[in-house]
Amino acid sequence: MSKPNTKVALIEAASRLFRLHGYEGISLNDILKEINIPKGSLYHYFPNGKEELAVEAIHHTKDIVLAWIEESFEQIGDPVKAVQDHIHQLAVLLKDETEQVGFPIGTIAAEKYSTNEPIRSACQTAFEEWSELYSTKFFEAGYSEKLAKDYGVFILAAIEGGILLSLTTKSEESLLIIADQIPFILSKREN
Amino acid sequence: MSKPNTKVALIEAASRLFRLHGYEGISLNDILKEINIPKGSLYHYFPNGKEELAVEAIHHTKDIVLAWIEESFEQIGDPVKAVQDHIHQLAVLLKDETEQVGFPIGTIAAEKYSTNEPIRSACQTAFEEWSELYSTKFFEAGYSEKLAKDYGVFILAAIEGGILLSLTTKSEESLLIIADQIPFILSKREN
DNA sequence: AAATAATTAAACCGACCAGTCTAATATAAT
DNA sequence: ATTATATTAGACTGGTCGGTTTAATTATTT
Repeated sequence: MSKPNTKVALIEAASRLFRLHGYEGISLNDILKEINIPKGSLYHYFPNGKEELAVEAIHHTKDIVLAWIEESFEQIGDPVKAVQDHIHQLAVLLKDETEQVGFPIGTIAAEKYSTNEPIRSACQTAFEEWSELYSTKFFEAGYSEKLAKDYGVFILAAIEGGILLSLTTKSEESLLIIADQIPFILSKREN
Repeated sequence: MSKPNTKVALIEAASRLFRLHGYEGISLNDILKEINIPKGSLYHYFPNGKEELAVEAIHHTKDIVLAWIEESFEQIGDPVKAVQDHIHQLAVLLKDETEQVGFPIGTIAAEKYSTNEPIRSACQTAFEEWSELYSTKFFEAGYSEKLAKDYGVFILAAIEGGILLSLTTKSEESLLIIADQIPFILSKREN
């Protein structure tokens, strides 16, 4: 039986709760209560408190999503169909409330982009790495460097917006419409 | 000299501050201090407090954006170019910090979609009316009903995501890439 | 001018916030 | 076994939160 890793438990709980309710919507006490850890432990592992925990939680969320995107591309060779498939998956995940996907990075980015530089920077890194992963896959599939880059940004924006619309309307419809449009949009043209 | 309209001043200030910092990021005292209005007045006009003020602020933000979208379509006949142009305008507005555009509706929707039904519902209405306005314009320009509807959702999602990316990265690049892609994406096909 | 209603004013409340502090306890190193 | 270090424990602090209350003032009506 391995020793319980308090620090990891804190990051995972913070990642999940910040995704669901944002930075200002969750208190340190909320996080601690959920996993039954005293406040002393939190400030032992994260001397800079809530901000430091949030930055690590953002990195953790980023890594989860990166692995999940990578998985879609590995299972499906055609990058267009891979993107379409994982937007589909996302629509299903969001509907299943036990998944507690929330709005990964989006809520905390929207809240703090103008008032907390370490958090903004962590969110920027997440968005950039996600976008670059899409771009890399399209470049590897023979799309031009410029087009691959632009598609990476465009796909990410459409997904982020689609998540926001689907969460707000409590319906997967928006994401499904976006998934349907994907094959018409991501053509291998040269401009 | 008309009497100062305290209620309108409150809604306008709340609209601006919620756009910039979200629901949890702005206190009632912040709003009141900015326009020098005592708390008693706020609870006179909004007996249900912060939530009621937020719902009216969301409706106000929705109307501002509706008028702004309408303006783009009136000035530019071609709906594709109108969309492209107003994403361009948005990129410029976001860069100009005096404009205080923030993330209209997005932040507050992301924060409260799961915990405050009146606010979620107000945000849903805003998204639906924006999306329907786009759809109407495309339908009027001869696009099929289905395609016009899907494009309305898709455009809104791409714009919302694009705003989030541009704010987070402190760069208009994301929105400009999206604007560039628009004419290739919004073709008048039949599916 | 008197009476009534609308609005302003700010002190005040309990709850909760992030963060601090000191001590107790468990674990590892010698 | 003893020392040193890492970790847990939670009471406590000053400040801010949304919201309440009561009184004073202003505007409207008669």
